Amino acid sequence: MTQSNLTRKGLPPEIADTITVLGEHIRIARKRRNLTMAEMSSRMFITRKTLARLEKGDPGVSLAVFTSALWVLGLDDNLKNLAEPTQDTIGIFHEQKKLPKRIRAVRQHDELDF
Amino acid sequence: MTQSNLTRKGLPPEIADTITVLGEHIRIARKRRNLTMAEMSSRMFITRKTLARLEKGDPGVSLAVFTSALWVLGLDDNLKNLAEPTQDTIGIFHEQKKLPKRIRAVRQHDELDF
DNA sequence: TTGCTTTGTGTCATATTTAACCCCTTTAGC
DNA sequence: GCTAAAGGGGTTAAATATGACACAAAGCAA
Repeated sequence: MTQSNLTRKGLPPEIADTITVLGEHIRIARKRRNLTMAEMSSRMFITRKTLARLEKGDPGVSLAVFTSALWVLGLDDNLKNLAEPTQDTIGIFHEQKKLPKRIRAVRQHDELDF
Repeated sequence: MTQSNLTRKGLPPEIADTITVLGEHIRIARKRRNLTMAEMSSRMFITRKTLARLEKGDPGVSLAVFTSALWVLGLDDNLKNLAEPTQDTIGIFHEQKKLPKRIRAVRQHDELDF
């Protein structure tokens, strides 16, 4: 970080939990691939310690580190799909609310301007 | 960040791209929900500028900020599923490689210890 | 047990994120 | 055209992430 108010004032528990779970999943994925922390962190061009912070759920770890981990694990496509607009059901719902209730025909003008 | 070597030495293009795409998706999701940057950033307890960096694809933004954004958008469950061990097909594949080729029956001991 | 590898921590120095201001340009709506 | 809002950019000060190095603890295998 340099987590300003977000982290400093105390992260909402839901957010902290999500990051913790994420770290655990990354650790499991690494072990499944038979990678030591030393091996994986060197592929990510970071130190072993930073990887440890990521797996431990440290909220201050950068997106670069996180994305790099997924990339090394071959899971980065999932990240791209995370907020895929076409799959954002909540967003689509909101968009539909903005649609007019009825379609109003365009009022014809007096001039024939075609 | 405080992006040490990863960001400083030049992020691999794939990773930079992934983060950029992610930022764009977040921006689209925000607009769909009729949220201004000011409104959304205040809900996230961060400044408008930090949100701008996130949407612009800055690799140095922290996981806390990123996760908070998804949380405000209602997309944080997707993040938890990102590296779900049960859906990690690559990991499952690696695990299966570790299985022994043949199952060897346990050698019976001389003592009858049951 | 013994030895080797992996992982967990601690400190320090440095680079950089972040907030809090500022102003500016563009866009949207009236 | 006019006005307000949105988004973009810069600066400064403070907090902190990261790397580098070292050492301890914990697994794991022989």
